[in-house]
Amino acid sequence: MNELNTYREKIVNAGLKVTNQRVLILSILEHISHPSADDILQEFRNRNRNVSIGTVYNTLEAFVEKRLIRKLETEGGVVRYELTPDSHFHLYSREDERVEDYFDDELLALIRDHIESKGIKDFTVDEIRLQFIGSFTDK
Amino acid sequence: MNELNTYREKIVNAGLKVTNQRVLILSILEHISHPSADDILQEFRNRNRNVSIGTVYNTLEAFVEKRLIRKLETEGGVVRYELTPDSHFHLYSREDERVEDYFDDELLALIRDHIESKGIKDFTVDEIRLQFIGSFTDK
DNA sequence: ATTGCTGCAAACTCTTTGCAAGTTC
DNA sequence: GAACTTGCAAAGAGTTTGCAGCAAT
Repeated sequence: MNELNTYREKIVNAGLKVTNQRVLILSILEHISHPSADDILQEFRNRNRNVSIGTVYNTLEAFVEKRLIRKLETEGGVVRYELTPDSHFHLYSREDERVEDYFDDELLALIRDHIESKGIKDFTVDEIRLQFIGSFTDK
Repeated sequence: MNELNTYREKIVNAGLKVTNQRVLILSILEHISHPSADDILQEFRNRNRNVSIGTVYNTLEAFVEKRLIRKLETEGGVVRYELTPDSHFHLYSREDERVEDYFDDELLALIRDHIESKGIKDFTVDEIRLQFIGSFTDK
């Protein structure tokens, strides 16, 4: 229950009205990794809860605007979402749709320092995104 | 004319048949920055040359498979393409659809070295992609 | 001659939008 | 009760596919 209140808080703090759909969408974003809008719709069905696909998109878009979550663009052309992360990067498989998080604060600091000391002409950096494309060697 | 022959060569070397459409598409990729499929179609029209949108997509997909070009996923959901680059990064505007190249070999080396020395568990890196999201301060 | 490519149109997928009814604050 | 949100359905944008005819090797 405590968890649910955290979601409500986040939504209130973002200046949005709290609805069941929004709380559940936030919750799903916490429990499924990088879901697409359709993944979220399916998860509502799995839990016997109702939502329309339009609402899912509307809500996700509202969350993105409020910076509660962010979009990931993928090779497959489907947009995926994730809770706004403590900085991390992404590993993309060349072979399939797999996406994994990769945490490396050291690397992030390295890039940040480099950019800060050097600067980019005519550009102010707001966010750093880094992806590694390659092959997963586990399983 | 020499330029055109270079395009033909690239296509032959990729094991694809040389057609006027393909040569022109390669040429457009060289002269327009990060075009979408539709940008390419428009450019054919500008030059009074004919192509169908299906062919544009087929060709781009063939080129991507042969690694002649690569896809860029953008916030807007439209896929853009570019000639397979000497490594560089991308600057994305938070406000509009603008995308610029950013060259920084030093930074690339930094990231590469870091990854090589440290390694990523269960993952082999094939390609590094880095984007900076922020604001253009020129103009 | 064989294989691959083009053009066209139809189909598909993902996402957005308009609006009436319902909810939240 | 004012403002916002939902659900639904329809529309829109971008991309993919099937196939007959044509072109490249």
